[in-house]
This record gives sequence, C-alpha cells and structure tokens, in this order.
Amino acid sequence: MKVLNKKTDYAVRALLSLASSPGRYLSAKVIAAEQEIPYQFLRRLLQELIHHGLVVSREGASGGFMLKRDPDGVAVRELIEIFQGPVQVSECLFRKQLCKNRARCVLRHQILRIERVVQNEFEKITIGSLLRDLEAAGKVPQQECIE
Amino acid sequence: MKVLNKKTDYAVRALLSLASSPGRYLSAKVIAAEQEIPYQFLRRLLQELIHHGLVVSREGASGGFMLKRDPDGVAVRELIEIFQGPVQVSECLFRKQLCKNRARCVLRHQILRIERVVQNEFEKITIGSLLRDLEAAGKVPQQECIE
DNA sequence: TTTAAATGATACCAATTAAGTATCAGTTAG
DNA sequence: CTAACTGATACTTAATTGGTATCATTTAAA
Repeated sequence: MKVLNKKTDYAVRALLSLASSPGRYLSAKVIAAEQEIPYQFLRRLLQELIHHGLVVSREGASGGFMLKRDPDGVAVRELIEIFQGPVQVSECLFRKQLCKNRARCVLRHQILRIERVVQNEFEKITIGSLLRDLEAAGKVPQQECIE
Repeated sequence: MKVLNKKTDYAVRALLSLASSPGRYLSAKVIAAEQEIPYQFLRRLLQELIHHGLVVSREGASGGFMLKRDPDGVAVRELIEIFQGPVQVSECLFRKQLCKNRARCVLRHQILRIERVVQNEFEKITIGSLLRDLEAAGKVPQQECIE
C-alpha cells in the first residue's frame, strides 16, 4: 500500500522550492536540479499545477514558475487529489449505487471512517507548514531518514 | 488514491463467509457465489491465505476451506499487508538510507505519523468485529451504501 | 534582429501492477 | 469409478506509473 506516488511527491517538493523563493520566477531547470526531479517529468507536472491554479508561469528567456497561492492554503490533500485522484475506497461511494451485499457495506463503513481521518490529516499538512518544518530542521546539520 | 484493492476486499469478504460458518468447510464455489467473487481469482487468493496460516483446507470431494484462527485475531491490517504489501510511503523507510535532500525528509516525517494512525485503525478492524457489525446491520432490512 | 533560454502542448515508450482466466495434476467422499 | 474438490502454475489483458522526446511559441538580452 503506497500512500504517495512520485508525482505527488515531486509536486510537493517543487512547490517547496517555489514557496521558498516568493515573488521570483524559478525555471523548471532550476527546480529539477534543486529537487533532483527528472526535468521533462517535472515540466508536465508543473503544467498540471498551472491548470489547477496553484502556480503561474512566465514564458520566454528568464521565465519560469511562481507560486500563485498562499503556501498555507496549499494542502498536501489537494495535491494527492490532483495527482492520485480522490481518496477513495471503492466505486460504491461515488456511483451511489446500492450495495450488492451487506458484507461489503459493513467494511466500507469502517473504511470511510478511516478515510476521513486520513483526509483530515493531509488537509493539515500544507506547503507552508512543511516549509516551516524545513527551516526548523535546517538548524540541525543533517538528519537520517528513519522512523 | 485507493486504499483497498480488489484482492484485499475479496479476502475480507471470503473470510467473513468462513467466519460465519465456524467448524465447517466451505468450498471455493460456495464462497464465490455467496460473495460474488470471480471463482478462479478467489481460489488463488485462498491459497495465499493458506500459505499465511489464516485458513486451512481439505482436499477432495466435499472439501473446502475453514478459518484457522480466531476471527478477532485477524485484522484487516494483516490482510492489507498480505495483499498490498506493508503500509509505506517510500523506499526511504525500509532501505534506511540517508535522505538526498531535507525536503523529502520533512514530508516523510509527517506521512509516517499518518501511516501509524492508519495502521492503528486497520489493526482495530478484525473479521470478528466486522462479523458483529454485520449481524447488527442484519436487523435493518437493507441499507444504502452512501457516505 | 538574431539567438538562446524558456514555457506550452503532445505524443510516445517501457515496466509494472491489477484483475481475471485457464489448465492439469492430485485427492477424496460416496 | 467418478464427480467434486484443492494445489500449483502459467497465461492474458488492461490500466497505471514513471519517464522521454519533440516541436512550436514566447521573450530577454546581446
């Protein structure tokens, strides 16, 4: 069970780059280098972010991308929805069809409860909050990625 | 973002069938009909459950499958791990390698927190608890699967 | 005015995974 | 003996994921 796919992961990191250079345009090249994201992949991803109104771009030489919204208003939850679709368990929820059997429903009910919890948690994590975490972590020299 | 795949979903339902016929062997055919699970798919799935020590089987005519363990001792969390791998966010956690950049780590840290919450929730949901929910729901005629 | 550095928009590709099907061999109750 | 089972495994098909490549357009600046 994988929670985040690469695209979401890259998007978060790209947005962190943009958020830490407010008011400036960063080129895809720079972001790619900074965050070690495959260049062409990143470019497609940035287009999607534009289409969803999260960033703006400037074309031409010395162009690039800039965060459009307040970093605290961009939740990881929204990014997950953009790149991995809505947090869901089954078709049942969306098609609003009757359950074929009750067993399925009982399980769904429990899962939906958990989904709400997860959504809530991801709603609380924003680019802004991550950026602050990042700055706080910056004071410690280097950290191991465990636990 | 999909939390449960079909295999896990089917497994839960198959186990619910088995749990509601304690001490009896149910054939794959019967379970498949009862839960509307594709027969051959179910059979492979049941083999996996055997290999993981959750059910036992009897071969030959009038053979079938039986739950091996206490229904309350079989958590959905375990089924997710069997059929979808451990609840994880990235390779980082398991390979215990150093983070290439701090941004990744900061996000990871938050995600791991959420993962623990999710794991805890799925640990609480067991075949036994679902069966009781099912019996309780059985008193109401038929329910719609919404929200 | 030319040019180099950008983005915009697509099209393509390879690997993996998910879901489902099919088959054959061995077992056993009746 | 045979029909109804499980055990094991191979195959298929479609979708998804992660990544690459290309061409057109825009623009700052030499």
